[in-house]
Amino acid sequence: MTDLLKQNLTRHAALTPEEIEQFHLLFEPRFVKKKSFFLRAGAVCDSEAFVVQGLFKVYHVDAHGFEQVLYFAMEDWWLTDIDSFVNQRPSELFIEALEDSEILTISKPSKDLAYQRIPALNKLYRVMTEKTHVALQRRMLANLSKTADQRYVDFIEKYPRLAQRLSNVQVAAYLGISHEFLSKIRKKISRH
Amino acid sequence: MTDLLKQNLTRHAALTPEEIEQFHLLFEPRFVKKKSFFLRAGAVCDSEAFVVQGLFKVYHVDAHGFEQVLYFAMEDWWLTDIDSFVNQRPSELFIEALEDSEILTISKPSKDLAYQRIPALNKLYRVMTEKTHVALQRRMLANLSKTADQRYVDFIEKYPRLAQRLSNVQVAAYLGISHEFLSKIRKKISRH
DNA sequence: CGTCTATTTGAATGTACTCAAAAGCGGTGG
DNA sequence: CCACCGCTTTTGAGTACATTCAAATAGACG
Repeated sequence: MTDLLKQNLTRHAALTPEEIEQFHLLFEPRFVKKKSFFLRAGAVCDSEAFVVQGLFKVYHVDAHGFEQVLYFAMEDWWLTDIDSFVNQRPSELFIEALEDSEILTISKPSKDLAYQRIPALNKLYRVMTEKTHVALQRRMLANLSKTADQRYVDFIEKYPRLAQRLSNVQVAAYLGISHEFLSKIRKKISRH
Repeated sequence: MTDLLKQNLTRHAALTPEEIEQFHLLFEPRFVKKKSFFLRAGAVCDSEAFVVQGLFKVYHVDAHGFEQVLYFAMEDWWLTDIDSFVNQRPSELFIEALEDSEILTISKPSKDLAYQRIPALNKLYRVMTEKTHVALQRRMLANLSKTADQRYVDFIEKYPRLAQRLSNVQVAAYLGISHEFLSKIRKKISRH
């Protein structure tokens, strides 16, 4: 299912069919079982990945052992710790499969090579990074201004299909609240 | 003082001296008085700017009239609403000078032209966007896990020179807390 | 010196957390 | 078919964190 990858690449910037073909050949398929990891804190993120099938959680574990979820990645999303991948330094993030998953990976050397051979990739990843940055800015502002109730409602409205596949513990770690409190929010909302 | 701009450009990616010269000629100096705006919500962000001298606040105003600060920009930082500038759609942000300031602006048409003529700019802005994205990810995780006390201490340790130039109201709007509560935090911390 | 703004303080309230326990809900094996 | 296990979700009581509103203080500046 490399078609999904090609579609994804096409969406962000104009690459020629040849460029897309050349680039996508650098990806290798890989299967990741539920509860196993694409990346662990302490390791260097030596490859990026595109999710063909399945679901991942990208998260940090703080000094008290609590998890904070940076984002979830399901089909058609990308997996990477930008800082660790770009600068080849130890990661502070975990990327864990929440379902049996299939991904397409590209190694750091392959991507560096691709940047040299296909300059248009710089524009592609510039545009992709801009989009994810805008999304994160919106989330940041929402977290600064909104109450947990509102953030939960926003989340299930914005990502209904994703929310169905997540446990409340996962959602709570994304919203930055305890799962007990999320349970109370759900109860309050359900009796409309 | 376009030297500061040239230094900034050089820091992120390798451009030739000619490319830097060519690019920086597209910038025009502009002075913005304290309390006046580089951008207002509702308007389209038709130019980006580099801060040569002064200080700006980039913020959102929510439905209740409260401000949330996305970031502050002093000398050597950039001013833009990426979403509005890239997609030329109405902004939801305000960018206001907190001091009398001097900036270098580049219009949307000029930047588009520059991308065409100087392909290496795609890499430059890819790298710059990656860096600001990583910084925002860290802030997001910190906000999800840390208490206001800790976030305040982190802020003044990370940006000591910036913090000196900001009122507590501004800092509170960045941390996502009321200024009264920030005052109580400061009191608690001061009696070591 | 007076005025304007920023900061501090206090009391009451709301939001969210912690800890402990109970209830629900698939599977799996007997 | 049901009894049990492990996991998720719910519930409740007590506590901590943060807000609101109102008023008092403190600074800055013409």
